[in-house]
Amino acid sequence: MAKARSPEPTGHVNLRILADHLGLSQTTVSLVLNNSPSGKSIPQDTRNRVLEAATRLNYRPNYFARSLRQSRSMSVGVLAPDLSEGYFTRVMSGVVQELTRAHYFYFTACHDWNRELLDQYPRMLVERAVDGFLLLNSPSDHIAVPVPVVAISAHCKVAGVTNIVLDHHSAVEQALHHLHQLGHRRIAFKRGPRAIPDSVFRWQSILQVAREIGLRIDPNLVIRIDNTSGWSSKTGSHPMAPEIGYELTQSLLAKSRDFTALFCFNDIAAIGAIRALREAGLSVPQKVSVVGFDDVLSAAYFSPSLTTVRQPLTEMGQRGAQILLERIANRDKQFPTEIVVKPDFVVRESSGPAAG
Amino acid sequence: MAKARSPEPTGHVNLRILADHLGLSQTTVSLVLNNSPSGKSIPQDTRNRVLEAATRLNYRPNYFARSLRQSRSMSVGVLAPDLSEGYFTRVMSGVVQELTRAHYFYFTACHDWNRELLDQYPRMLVERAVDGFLLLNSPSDHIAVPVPVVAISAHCKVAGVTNIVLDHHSAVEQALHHLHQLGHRRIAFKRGPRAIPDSVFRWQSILQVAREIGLRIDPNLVIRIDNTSGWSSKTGSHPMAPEIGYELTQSLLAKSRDFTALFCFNDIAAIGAIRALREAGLSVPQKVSVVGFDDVLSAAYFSPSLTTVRQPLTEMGQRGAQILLERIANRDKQFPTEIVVKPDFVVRESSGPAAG
DNA sequence: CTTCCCCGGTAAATCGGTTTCGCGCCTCGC
DNA sequence: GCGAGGCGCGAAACCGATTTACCGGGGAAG
Repeated sequence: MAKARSPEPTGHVNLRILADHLGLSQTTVSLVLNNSPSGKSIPQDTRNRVLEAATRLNYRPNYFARSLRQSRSMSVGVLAPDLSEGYFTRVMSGVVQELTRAHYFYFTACHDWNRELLDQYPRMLVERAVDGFLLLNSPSDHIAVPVPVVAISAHCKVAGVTNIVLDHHSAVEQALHHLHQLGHRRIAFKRGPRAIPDSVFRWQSILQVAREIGLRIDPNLVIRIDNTSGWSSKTGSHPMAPEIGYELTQSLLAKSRDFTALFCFNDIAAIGAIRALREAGLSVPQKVSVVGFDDVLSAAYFSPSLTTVRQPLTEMGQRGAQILLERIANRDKQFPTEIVVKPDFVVRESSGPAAG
Repeated sequence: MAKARSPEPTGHVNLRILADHLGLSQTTVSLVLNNSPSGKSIPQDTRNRVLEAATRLNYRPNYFARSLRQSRSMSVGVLAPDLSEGYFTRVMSGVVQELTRAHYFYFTACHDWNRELLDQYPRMLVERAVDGFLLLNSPSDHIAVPVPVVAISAHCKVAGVTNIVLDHHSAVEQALHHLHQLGHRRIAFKRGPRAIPDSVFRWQSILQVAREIGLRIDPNLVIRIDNTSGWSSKTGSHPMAPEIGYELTQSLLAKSRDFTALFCFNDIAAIGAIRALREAGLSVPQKVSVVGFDDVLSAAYFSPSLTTVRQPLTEMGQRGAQILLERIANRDKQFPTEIVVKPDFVVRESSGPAAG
């Protein structure tokens, strides 16, 4: 028989209140509520009583107390450069799917390419006991944390970090083949910022594919997106704003107009570039073809709509989160160091036959 | 004299280890490290010993233990519809500034206009003991949480919620004056989704300003952004993608082409609209002027560049976070119900004189 | 002469859960 | 008849911090 003590669930109910009210011990109540294997001998009758009371009194276990004991927070830290639409949004939509499914939440920390923050945030999040880290598009070579790490779009050879990377060779191959078949031979390149891990790998793929298809790369037609030192510290100015692509293209045009195509590091830069080209009297795609990278939401609606490489960013986020969760649940098992995903190539209006 | 016990700080150090090692009690160490007023009688000598040992042994207080005791988490919940560039990014850049300054972190939860999630997320975050909520552009009328709430771009008359809102009358006044002065009399309107709180207030301002300047609004030229029922549930399709503006403008054009200007609920919709207009042979701004709202990053680089209302979103985020933090620190004090901020108006290429 | 506070700290309670250990009773197998 | 083991549950340890109550002597205030 139940020997209900406190008839009144007056204020906030915790485990003790609930147990008292049921005339049971905290142990029993806890075992039932967590469906713990240690308490499998508890009869269905008692279970029902407990569950009923818990829902009726709206019992919510205290997150801190539970986490303190189990030493896990059910949350991960996400480290990203910024909250840009082009990249962050699409990756996170995949990440959130998986995290939500596992009842995980996440802290976002944007380092803005600031070295101090890149050091501090991992530490601060470790103090908040995140169960793991997800690195987005961030330099990750010196990260040293006592929890699993998955790096998306980084190429981090640190032991214990799982990398989710794009097949840049395939991406570049599709883009350059496309341009090459359209007759383009003098192609300008806008490289990504030094700070972004993808930049260097993308560039190496470009060099390799160019060699494969016999395309000469003129150093005069190569320009690099780099906000002064490569590490922006200007406040207010968005590091990936179109204006950077705009100004850079102007300076490229000042050096040379002898190219029929421009391959940009990303769509945002391409959008800036197109404006600069037009203002210089070079229509796109009639005079110059422009190819972007990422396929941001508005790429299809820009005019001209952008020919671009589409990264499966959502899928990358999803895979990354899956693996992170698995690694958290299974701290000792072995996991792959690198997972490679394939890009698509989307042909739109911004590319066309090379100008005679 | 120190009576150091454990000479070895072998594994992870907690308060007990640290205290033992110093030959002091946990109390003393805690009081020193927290610079607590209760321990002001502790001499500088001891303080130094404690501080030195803490840094040397790299002592990090356990976040859960501390939060359990103090019942505050130093984190807030941010509720937003999605992670869109147009809105979320700019607001959050202001929010993060303030939160970081106060050593706060935040959980992001995107409800995607899903009613269930709108109910669940606040509950889940309350269980995680967030110290407060920041609502971005989200319906907030039924939110019932035991912590302070600040709603940005909502107009929530619930007691205890502080609203940060735009002066829509001023925004609309500037936009319509601009078009009116350019000779536009037949203006089409693309209203925002029912679900977005701003939509209805913006529309009321439009009606009022139209009356003030003697502008007739033809119901045939009014169209509403609404993904079917107003609450999207399609997965994958971004609720604020340009394609919605695109398709909607096509359906508007099917009804009537008798307008010389189009005022869109936001820039993303405007971008979609411009493509639809062009495909229909209506050049922008020669045949139709288009005015957007928000001033997203690429608005200036789109072609034509967008004439648009710029919300001081970063400032709104900043003010919102400030007030939230103040309210958290000062639970009983009275705070304003509403804070109104002023928009700017940015004239660019997408608007021009009304077509004869 | 009393009362109060200050010194430099400590012991112990507290926050609210989870988890180990083990109790008494009953049944089953041998 | 007796040990093994399952049943149903509770006492208590534990996670790691913060915080209250208090120590006994001495000096200042009233």
